[in-house]
Amino acid sequence: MNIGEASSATGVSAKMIRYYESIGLIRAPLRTESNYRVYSSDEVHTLRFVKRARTLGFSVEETATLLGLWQDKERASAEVKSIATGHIGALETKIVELQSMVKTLKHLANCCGGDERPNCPILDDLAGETIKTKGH
Amino acid sequence: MNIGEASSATGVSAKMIRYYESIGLIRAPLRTESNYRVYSSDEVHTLRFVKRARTLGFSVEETATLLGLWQDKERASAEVKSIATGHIGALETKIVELQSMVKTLKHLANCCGGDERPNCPILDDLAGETIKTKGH
DNA sequence: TATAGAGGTTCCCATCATGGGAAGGTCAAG
DNA sequence: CTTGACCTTCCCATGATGGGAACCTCTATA
Repeated sequence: MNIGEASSATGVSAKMIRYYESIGLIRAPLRTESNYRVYSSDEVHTLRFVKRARTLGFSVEETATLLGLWQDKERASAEVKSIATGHIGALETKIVELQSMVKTLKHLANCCGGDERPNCPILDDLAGETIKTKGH
Repeated sequence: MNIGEASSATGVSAKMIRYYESIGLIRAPLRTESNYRVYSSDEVHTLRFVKRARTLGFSVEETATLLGLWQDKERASAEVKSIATGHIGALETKIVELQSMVKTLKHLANCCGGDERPNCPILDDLAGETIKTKGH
């Protein structure tokens, strides 16, 4: 299986496969006589593992750790679980931040006429002027 | 007001103030004879505008547009509102994605013993094996 | 069999927003 | 006058990805 086939089999672009190899996330595969990379089904499996971890939002570094644990038959599942829960915490923090941004923006957009007149509470807020909330 | 004072007055690092100037987001301020940047209160106000927009998750490019609209007394608030609502949409999409990641991870972490034994559903899932959900 | 085009290889550059740090100039307090 | 804090410019790094050039290789078809 050459790099193009491995790419479509895993959803990881050829560019990224080479990149992952260059940073040592995955091992360098064998080559044909004409220097083409050849991927075994094991290596494709590894690529799928990487793809899934990245999709779940793990950084490449975290992915490398998980990959190491995956390949270590003696590892304790506690270690994996702690990486996962740490990651859940980071994601949840991010979600809260985004939600707070959305909340503020919705409030502003709500107060903004969105018409032809120049008066605009959104810009006023960005400029630091306190917004007059209409009594609820 | 020199760059350090402008920085602590706005929460934008001196590094970033220079960067914003270099990419044309803000105008180059006057200089002292000894080549120090000097910021007027107007310029500090602009920096605060930028800071607030960035905090709300607008990209530098979007911020530039908003800044232009802010300085254009003739603009229609509709234009600003459309940028804001577009941005809200993007943030909400991101939130949904993150929530879906969290949901999956929580499910996995929940099924993972987190003990000394090597059996680990999180790694199994990453490796592409279907997880056996305990009947509820 | 010659050729076209699809796909491989390496290498360099760009992105986005930010920080680090070097080398050197300036200012204020002791 | 020295010290230390601050300013200046310039270059480099980050993380994950894509773009593209220059060149090589394979395969199908005219």
